[in-house]
Amino acid sequence: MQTSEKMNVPVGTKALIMSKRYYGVLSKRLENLDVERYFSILYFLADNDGCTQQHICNNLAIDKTAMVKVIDYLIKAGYIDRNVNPDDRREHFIVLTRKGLKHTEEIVDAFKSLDDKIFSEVTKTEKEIFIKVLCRLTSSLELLPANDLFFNYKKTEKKKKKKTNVAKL
Amino acid sequence: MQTSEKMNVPVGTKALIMSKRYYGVLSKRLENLDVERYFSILYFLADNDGCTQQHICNNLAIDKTAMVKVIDYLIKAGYIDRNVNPDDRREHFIVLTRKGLKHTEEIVDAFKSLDDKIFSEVTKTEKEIFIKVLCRLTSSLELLPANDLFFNYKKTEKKKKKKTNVAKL
DNA sequence: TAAATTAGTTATATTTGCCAACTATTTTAA
DNA sequence: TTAAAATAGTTGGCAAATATAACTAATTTA
Repeated sequence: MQTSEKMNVPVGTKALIMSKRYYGVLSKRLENLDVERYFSILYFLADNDGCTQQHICNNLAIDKTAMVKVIDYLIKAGYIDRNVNPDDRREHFIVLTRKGLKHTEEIVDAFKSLDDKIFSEVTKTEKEIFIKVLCRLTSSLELLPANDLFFNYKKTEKKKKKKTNVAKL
Repeated sequence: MQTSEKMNVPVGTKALIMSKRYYGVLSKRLENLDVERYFSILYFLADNDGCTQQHICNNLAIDKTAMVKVIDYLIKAGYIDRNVNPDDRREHFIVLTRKGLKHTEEIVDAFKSLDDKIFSEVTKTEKEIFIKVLCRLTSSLELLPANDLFFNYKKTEKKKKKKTNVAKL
């Protein structure tokens, strides 16, 4: 098996390949948990406990209709609760349960230790540049027209159906 | 919508988010084509015309059973052919057709111009470091135990079914 | 206060991802 | 030199992910 080391591959493709392998390793390390998916959402909740579903969608680039099932799954697993915001009853706050808090800690550790591991051969400066550039690429991309996924397609008017192509590898 | 700029997010997650947006933008730019998927495979073929299916799988981290359908799709679209290697009849060479060559050129240009665009605010040195680190992270990950996807699970012996968890976000 | 917007849900269809089991072929090791 | 193992690719099936339209309910706006 060759690493894509030397290969001429676009940066988005390279990033996708890296993230696939990353989640492959991570899920191996978290095999003992009774959830086997959505680790990144639990990681996010560790920092954003009590945020809304939409907030998770915005930050992790996940479609809101998919998010409903994610939340259902994590509720069934007993990791989170979904509470209506009394001040804006459209919004649902997602909060970690006692069980969720406990396991989320392990998940956060697994992510952090994996990051440490793979960055261990990289200098501190290079790591900082890497992260900075990764963030900058992401924000540049957000300014460009895209086949959107995840943002509030709304109808109301009949717009010509134009068969939107959607992002695929 | 917030960019994940300042956010505490693991590097694999950041990379995944970036690549999602990247493909969203790319597919918008290639809407005019009569294929609406698998641009990265065609990009890869531009450099590796005549390689085997397995070679694509190895380099783009795609499962070989999924690859079968990808190849079928691209054959039906008239972009590629699948030819048995006479020297090792297990292998199938994937070659671009005349039509495939023509459109692949446009696809390669779209990838390259997108890369140029998003790197335009980044110095040459930073870009080089970014690419280098991205490759290094990927190879580090390849050394770690993973829930593998894409590599030749073979049976032959009855191994305990152990319900493998597989990489998910 | 009517219209528009927002958060979230439901339903449905398509596509993808993963795996077991399979064929055909080639490599290896006894 | 041949039986066993490995490799490349295929098939079928199921679970999960993705896409999109249409919906409710609540809130904001004009």
